[in-house]
Amino acid sequence: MAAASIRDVAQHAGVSVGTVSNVLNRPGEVSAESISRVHRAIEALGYVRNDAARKLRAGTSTTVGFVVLDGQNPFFGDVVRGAEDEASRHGIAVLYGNTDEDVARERLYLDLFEEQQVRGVLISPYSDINPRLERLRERGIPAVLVDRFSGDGRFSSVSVDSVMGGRMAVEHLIATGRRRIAFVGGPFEIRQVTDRLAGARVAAEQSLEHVDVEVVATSAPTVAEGAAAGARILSRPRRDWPDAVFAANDLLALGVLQGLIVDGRMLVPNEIALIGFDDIAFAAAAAVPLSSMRQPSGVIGRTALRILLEETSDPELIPRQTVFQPELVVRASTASRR
Amino acid sequence: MAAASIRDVAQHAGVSVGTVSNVLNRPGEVSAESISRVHRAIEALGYVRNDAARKLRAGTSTTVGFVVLDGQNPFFGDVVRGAEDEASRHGIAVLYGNTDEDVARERLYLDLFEEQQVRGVLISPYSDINPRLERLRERGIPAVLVDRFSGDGRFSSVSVDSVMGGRMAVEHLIATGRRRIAFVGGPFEIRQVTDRLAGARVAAEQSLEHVDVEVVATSAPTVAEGAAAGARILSRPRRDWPDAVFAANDLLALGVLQGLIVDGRMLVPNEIALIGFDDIAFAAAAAVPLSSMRQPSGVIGRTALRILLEETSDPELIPRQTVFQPELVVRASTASRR
DNA sequence: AATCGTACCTGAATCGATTCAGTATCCGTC
DNA sequence: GACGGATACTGAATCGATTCAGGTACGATT
Repeated sequence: MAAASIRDVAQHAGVSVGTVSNVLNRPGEVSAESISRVHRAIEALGYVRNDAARKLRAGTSTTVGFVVLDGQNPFFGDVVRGAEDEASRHGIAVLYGNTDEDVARERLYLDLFEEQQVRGVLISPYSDINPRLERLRERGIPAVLVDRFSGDGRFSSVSVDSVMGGRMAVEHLIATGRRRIAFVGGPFEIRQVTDRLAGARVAAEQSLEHVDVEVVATSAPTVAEGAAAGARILSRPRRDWPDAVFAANDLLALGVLQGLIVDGRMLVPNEIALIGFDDIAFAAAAAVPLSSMRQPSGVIGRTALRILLEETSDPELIPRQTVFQPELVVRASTASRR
Repeated sequence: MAAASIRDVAQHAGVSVGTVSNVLNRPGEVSAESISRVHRAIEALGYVRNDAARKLRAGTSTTVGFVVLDGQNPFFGDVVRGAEDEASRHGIAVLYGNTDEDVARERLYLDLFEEQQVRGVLISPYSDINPRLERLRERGIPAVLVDRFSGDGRFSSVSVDSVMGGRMAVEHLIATGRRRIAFVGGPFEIRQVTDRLAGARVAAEQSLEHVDVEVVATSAPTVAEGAAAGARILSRPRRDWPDAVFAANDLLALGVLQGLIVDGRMLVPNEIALIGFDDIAFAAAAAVPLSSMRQPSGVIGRTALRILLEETSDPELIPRQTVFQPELVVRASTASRR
């Protein structure tokens, strides 16, 4: 009934607890005879190591925490999956926390993870939590920022160049003949949103043509908010319509797509071109297949986890910023006007 | 540098460690004076409870494990989110593991969770792991099956009536005039797949009309496999086409939708009706908005977690099966023929 | 004044794995 | 045959929070 402890195993195998521990942790220092006796005892008793005791004494743990900004978004799903994949390869489990862009929940999860003494934390930050992360680091828990560049270089980060992505997206819109561009995105507390907008503005300014960029703000990066934004655009007099929409992510873009239907007629791409960001799996499956800026989501997760593990084994490592370039994926939603 | 322990807090507050522990766990038995002194000390030292030590002594933990069948599928994302939401309300974190329909990974995660001494396990099982779960229960770790009915009643479960769902889907297809129905789904190791097919067959047999149900097997419930299945159907002589497709889930259905385009002409719904299962967020946003059997995914997760917590506080509780009914959501993809 | 009850507090024992100083054994060397 | 060194093993101390038997102080009761 009660779970077997290392003492039971030692007794059953006729060795000391120290030897059992050595079999488990440094088999090189134990005779083959002892190893097999211990293994047989473990098998017989169904012994499973108590991680709490191990953690308490040794200080190391076999979990990492991942604080995710927006669990609704398949993009983060893919990132988590990449991280989790790499983690399972090292026998490590992922503690998962979804903040839903809520400062209180963000703090809650970091507290929880600190209590758990996770090996490290992956986080796509919402608020400015560097001080909190500094404290974690002091306690031996490193953090890697995901999908967010660490401006001050205090932490390692794995991200995609959002400014460049915004720029590439809008340059593509300009190249296909669009001049009045609406940026649909928000809230602006999210760094990626402002970065993508900044990139969009750079593209507009550097263009030889005169290009307008207006902002249609949303309160959340969701399909519903995107649809509302689309409807808001359509409610204006026709001559005030933009001829292209750049949505801060694909969820918004999918929403916009639903919103840009008038009298059963789809305005995309003929009247209004549409491009999103992330290239989630469903972008290609949309009513009008969506052009998007692809992020290598799985690779981001894997890479972040790998860097985190390196930092746990060598805390003196200098933080490094890994930046992937987004890739323009052109589909029907930004086809040229007929 | 080194994290403060309960001893440091006790010293700083001028009380014993026992009192500090009582402040944290049974504030009712401590004077207001001591409570505030201890809280001030905690604040001053930035003390965070060491969960490993607490777990070791008290045996209770503040994590639950969730083993998910298919992390790619937004349906599970929604379920996890519901569970995680409920968990955070109780100050509990969710250990997340994705099996990708891999027996080895399933076992890996259960081992990991046992080492962690999680409070309980939510699992959408792939293989038959009742014996493994029995052992966990013996060690005081209850399990709740998610999205899978516990046939023998050994464990609590929260699921949706897949047989009924399959039946309702096909009854709907029959009601809209379809007679030759292709079931796209697989692998058949997944219980939900066989259940939904069984339901489809019941509907066909109980119909007054003569209705055919054929099976188009896929090797995974993914968009790509769905598209391949769609293409396979189209490669047959026209007279052998079905007039409706029931896909085992929405990912497959979205794939089928992409596959059912010939010469740029969309066959859905005119030549072939299409219905999926789950009603994921993207079903409504598809090229042809997808009819689907809606599962209350968030509620499933919440409910499962709540039951799990009840069972941890009272291990003698009799397992109970919670079955939600799916709901038919009709959209354009099953519109009647023009 | 003695007794009892209540409220509050103390501090040592405890959980189970790891670690490390110390012991035992054996082999080779001079 | 004494010594050095390598190898394998032992068992007590340790990590930090919890728990609980026992102690103190003080007011109420008889």
